[in-house]
Amino acid sequence: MRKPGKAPTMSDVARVTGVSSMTVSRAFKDDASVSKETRDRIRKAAEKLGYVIDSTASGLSSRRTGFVAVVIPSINNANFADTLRGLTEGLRSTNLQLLLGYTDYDVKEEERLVELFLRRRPEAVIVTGGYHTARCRKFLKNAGVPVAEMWDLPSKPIDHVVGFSNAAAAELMVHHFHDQGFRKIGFIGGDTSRDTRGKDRRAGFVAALEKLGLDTTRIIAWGTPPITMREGASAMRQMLEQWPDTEAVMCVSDLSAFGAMTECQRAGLSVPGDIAIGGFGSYDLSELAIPDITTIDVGARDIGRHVADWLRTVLTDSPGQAVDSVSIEPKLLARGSTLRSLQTSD
Amino acid sequence: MRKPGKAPTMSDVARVTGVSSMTVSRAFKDDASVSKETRDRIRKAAEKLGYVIDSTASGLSSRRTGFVAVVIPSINNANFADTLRGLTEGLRSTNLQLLLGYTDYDVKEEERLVELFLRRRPEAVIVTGGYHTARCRKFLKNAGVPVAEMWDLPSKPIDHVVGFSNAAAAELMVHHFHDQGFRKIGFIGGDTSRDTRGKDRRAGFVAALEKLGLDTTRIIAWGTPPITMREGASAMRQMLEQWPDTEAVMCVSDLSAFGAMTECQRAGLSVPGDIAIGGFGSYDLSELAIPDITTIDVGARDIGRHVADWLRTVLTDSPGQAVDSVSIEPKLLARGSTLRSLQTSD
DNA sequence: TTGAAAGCGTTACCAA
DNA sequence: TTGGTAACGCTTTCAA
Repeated sequence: MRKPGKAPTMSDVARVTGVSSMTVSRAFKDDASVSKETRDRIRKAAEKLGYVIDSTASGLSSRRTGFVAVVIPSINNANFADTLRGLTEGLRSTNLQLLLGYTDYDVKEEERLVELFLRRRPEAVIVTGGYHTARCRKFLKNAGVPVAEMWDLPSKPIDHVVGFSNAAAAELMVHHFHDQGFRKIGFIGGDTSRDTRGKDRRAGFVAALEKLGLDTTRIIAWGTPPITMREGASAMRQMLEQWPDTEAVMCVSDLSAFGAMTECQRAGLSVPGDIAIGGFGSYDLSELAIPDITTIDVGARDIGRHVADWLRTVLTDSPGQAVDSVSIEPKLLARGSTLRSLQTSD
Repeated sequence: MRKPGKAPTMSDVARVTGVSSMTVSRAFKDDASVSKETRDRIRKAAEKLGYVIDSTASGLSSRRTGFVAVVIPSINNANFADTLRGLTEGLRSTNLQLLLGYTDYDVKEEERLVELFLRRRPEAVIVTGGYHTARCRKFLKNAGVPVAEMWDLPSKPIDHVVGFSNAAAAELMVHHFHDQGFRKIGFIGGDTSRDTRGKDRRAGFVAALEKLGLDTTRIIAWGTPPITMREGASAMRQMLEQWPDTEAVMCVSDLSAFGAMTECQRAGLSVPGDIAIGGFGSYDLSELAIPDITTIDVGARDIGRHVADWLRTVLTDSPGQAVDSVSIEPKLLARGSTLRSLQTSD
């Protein structure tokens, strides 16, 4: 059923309709001046021919591709999915289309993707985090288009920023643990050489413990980010072996927290009776788990919305107008996995 | 830091290097005949100028955009993520780039995306499932490029297919329930008007029950797909209210199964002692949950790999060569949530 | 409201 | 191995 011939072009539609190809071009631009009658006639003929406008050509000619390049670490992550949702919704009214890529938490892969995407001449580039290879940084700075870094507060931003402090977010959890009376506090995360946001969380965790004068050695950092539930479970096994008297554990994400918690339960420990567990990211899972897991909500969707707002301003509404970077305030959601007061006797 | 001037072009690089732009073009094609020396010189000059090739222009000229359009229902789904991973890996050796979009399980949105993507002149289109709007079907048939439908076995395929029978997969679970001695079996899923694969699973569920001569009325179908853990939980609440004697429940996904299971546990029911629960999709969650959840593995990653194999054949290796469609065999993973024999006395 | 001509930045094709 | 020329399919610009 595949058509052997080439795809129809504007000239084909023009010939069939008896107008110039310029008029056909106008018929496909909503704000162009064409008589309603001709426009309808052209559109109808196009639909019949199976004609679809070629953005490759129109992009070349108009120098507006309609692409916004977006690079995220993972496509299998409820948090980034929420950010994308916020972005998509915020851009629905525009003609911008996301050119989406994921890096698997690898800055080298980010560099590759950014270079690849730049060839498509996007009108803006959105990357996750503030850590990039030197070459990638150079690409972004020389891109000649607006650049946003999200999910972080880089010390040397390239251009626009919508993010939060991962370190400060981790401190929230430490203080919560402290308030609940926990003193022997551990951390479970992945290999920090890749997941830079995880690294920041761990740094914030350590800094907070130090300020409180507590032991900062109970850290299990292992596994390729994003660490899975399974890796969270095995990390907890190590934690319990190495420091059996640990009272509370902060995990780099809700997924690893769930794995860690179930590992405790399999080992016969009660959560939070014997050990408290905190996660990160406010996944559905943390709300449904038994007990429900204390976590940190970073407003993932808001990040996407803010980025979209900025994009609309710099790209369509009032080009060149400056927009302030946005700092999001993470929120701690205290739940059963850390609240000893709520503990049931079992 | 944003450069005000226009991005450099091949002519710019050519002028600086003292060659024609044609030679510059060749210097960026790996298999073109340019002396190693000139190539190095050109590449170096380009890097210094911050020149990045413009695929918009090269695509127009060569009629090869390097895009493969991929439309999936959701970007926050471990199964589709696995399929994408298989695809990405299988295409790594090529110059093909994924143009990725998600529909939120809405065929109307699929139609919109397909039209949008077709404007980019992709070299192939990959869609999820075999149900499309009539207009979308027409687009795909007239696209003039290879089309693959995945995650389903459509009765009237458009072109290539890599999928499995969702109905047959559901039957696996019913037979497993039956083998375990369960007779009063229910189903929890989402609003079937959107999630056509969920619909097929439910149809397979009903058909299998009928063949066994069992009651087919215990169905809770509610919520916008993909139904969440929370919706799975509330569906289970309804199920228990309406049919308190239900012995086993199949859920449309592992996520809803987890929600349903925790709801039972919150209600004081033991799983599988009082009620058995089965999921779908072989998520990590089903393995880590307590008890672990019986599920169905559909080989999501293999689907992506097979699609990539097909793409490489039709697009690069030997264009025009026919490749047979692939039917994947789902596998049931029997686990604690349905195995009464393994049940611990508590 | 419509049309003609001149690009947009690249590659195919042919020639040297 | 290199270069010149003519597209690729559209939009910008100017003119009618």
